[in-house]
Amino acid sequence: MTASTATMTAVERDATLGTEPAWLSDLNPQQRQAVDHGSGPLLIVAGAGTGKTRTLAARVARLVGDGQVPERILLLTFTRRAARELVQRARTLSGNDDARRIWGGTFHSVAVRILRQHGDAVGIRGGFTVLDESDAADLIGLVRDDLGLGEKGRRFPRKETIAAIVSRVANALEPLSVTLAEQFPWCVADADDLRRVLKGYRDRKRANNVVDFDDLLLLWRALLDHPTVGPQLRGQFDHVLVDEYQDVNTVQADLVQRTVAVTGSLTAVGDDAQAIYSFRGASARHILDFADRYPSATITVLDRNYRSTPEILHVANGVADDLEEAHRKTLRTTRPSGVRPRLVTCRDEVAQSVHVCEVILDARERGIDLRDQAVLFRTGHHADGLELELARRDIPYVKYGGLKFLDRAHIKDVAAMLRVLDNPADELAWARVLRLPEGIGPAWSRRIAAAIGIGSWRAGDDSATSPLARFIDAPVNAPPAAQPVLESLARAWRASIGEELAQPPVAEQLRQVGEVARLAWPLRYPDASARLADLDRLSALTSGSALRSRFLADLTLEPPAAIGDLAGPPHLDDDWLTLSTIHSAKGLEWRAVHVIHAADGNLPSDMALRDKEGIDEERRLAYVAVSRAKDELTVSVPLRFHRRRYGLDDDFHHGQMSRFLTPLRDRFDEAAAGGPDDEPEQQVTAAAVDALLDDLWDA
DNA sequence: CATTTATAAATTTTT
DNA sequence: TTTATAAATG
Repeated sequence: MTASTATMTAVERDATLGTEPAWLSDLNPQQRQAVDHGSGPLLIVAGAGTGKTRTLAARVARLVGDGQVPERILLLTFTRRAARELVQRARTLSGNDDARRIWGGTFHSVAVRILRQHGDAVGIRGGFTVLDESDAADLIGLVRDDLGLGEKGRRFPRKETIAAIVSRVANALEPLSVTLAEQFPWCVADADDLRRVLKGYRDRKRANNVVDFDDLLLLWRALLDHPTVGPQLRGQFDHVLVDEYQDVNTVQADLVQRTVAVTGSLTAVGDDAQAIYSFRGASARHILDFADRYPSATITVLDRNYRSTPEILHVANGVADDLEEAHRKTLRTTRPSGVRPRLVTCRDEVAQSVHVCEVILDARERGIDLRDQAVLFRTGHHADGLELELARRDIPYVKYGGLKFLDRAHIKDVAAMLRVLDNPADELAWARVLRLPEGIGPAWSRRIAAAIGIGSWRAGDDSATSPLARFIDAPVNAPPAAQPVLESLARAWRASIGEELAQPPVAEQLRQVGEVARLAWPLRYPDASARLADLDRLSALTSGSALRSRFLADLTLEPPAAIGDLAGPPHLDDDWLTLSTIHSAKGLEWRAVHVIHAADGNLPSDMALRDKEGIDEERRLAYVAVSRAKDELTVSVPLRFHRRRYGLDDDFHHGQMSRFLTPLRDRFDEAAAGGPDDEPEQQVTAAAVDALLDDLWDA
């Protein structure tokens, strides 16, 4: 393949001079081809551990080194951490700081940036608030209650379920009827009422000047089609690079296509064997149909694995063998032989936890730091038992995925106080703030809201005083018990208000609203002091956000990935273990990986067994899990486990080994943990209890 | 009207 | 675990 550029690229120049730029060193021929590719559409199909990140970073460095304008390069990644890492590596490779100026981030964060600039064109005002998943569910809950649905005696879907339906429709761009029939069959009977809720929710969002995650994508797409803003946006970037392309949904694929419409320079990187986000509308179809959408596309396959030992790769390939990949690739490793993966059958969850801890400590003894090890699982609560055992043994860890720091009520309280400042039309934030003082319940809250015009005032309406101004200017009518907190709130808001750059630093605003919390929380929460300590952690996150709106958007779009991001490593230890859902482990690697709960029903999850597509996705998850390991892989299967999340019942499930692993048993060393003789059952009889009480009575 | 207490129910993955 | 409702209490 030749780059059909008229001028010499930096690569060619350096080649003539006999020197090689840094970004080309250590690349294999396929990787070089991808880095050196000219400006047409390029799809890099990169198997697990094939140097995808290195290749992408090198390509960015090459573009910048060739003199492309960094501000006109857009790099879309799955997480912002991935964007940061890529940009950092590109900077190192290119040897100058220009790469820092490229546009990098997730689809959602880039959408916020564009919407802050051009939102007016589609009727979204600059101070808009981004709702996270639980905010969206709460607003839906308000709408549902206003419509009188979910009243007693009726079984109406939970607000979280409705939120999931809304999101699915928006992301997959498929009709509600189809979504309900295929994804939420138990809600089909409520279709008509759901439709009313959905429309009410949409109107409420617009009235409050708030957008949810899905709006961000749809509004960005609408802007690209806008008569005046559209052409501007479509010509804004000379090069667009998209990572994890197998996990884009229809809207995102459209966005990309429209954005590169003028220049045609698109680089997409992905692996259809690792598509694991179909639940949110993503489809590997987009990577498979790449050449249809971009007929002039070049496709490069990276199948040389630099990550795993042959033994681990043998397992990974075995899991992937049954997948119907269009881009079939059997990974070949460059690494020498290592230890065989272990497959451990455990009597129950406790035995599994104990065993995994022992394996982890043993690996550490052999020189694999905790930071080089990870425990992976299908769902957040699969780690519960292990977390107990880790705590008992004082093994420090951080857990990724399933974390709900931002969902904690008190963090939401703080965010709500700041949100009202940004967007006084934000009903949801008001509702939360007004719930803060003692003595105010639903009735008073409604009364106050009506008095200062919450819900009726629209953002940008200068003919009426905003609820915020009214709240600050004059005391509101409320029970005496609530007054101190309300006054403190008005004080904090007065001190924090300000236009754009004139506003006090975010840390200072946080301190101000923290004073309100100091007053209100002790009456609200039994563990107020622990929650107040979180204020400092939140404050530590403000660095870098000059503006409140930026801070709030960052908080919702990129919540701290792990507890450790906020609290620092437990016990001030340097070394800690990673626990992660398989989803959150995408793109990462560790020397030793321990996959737990690899039982049928957990992996694959029994909720995904409805159709072949569901099972295939679970298989890809299993593939992602085992292919994270570089040197050592342990897979454990508890034979007895809780089926439900809230382990109050005795509903045990007797499991079998995952169907993905059973055919691969000969690729593992097998062992058992917690056999029947391990802990002899103690015989406890009623007579013994009676005797015990007898003793107490007679003493 | 707000709060406390009791009771029942809930389907996983995330920007 | 949280979330929603009902009934009792303040």
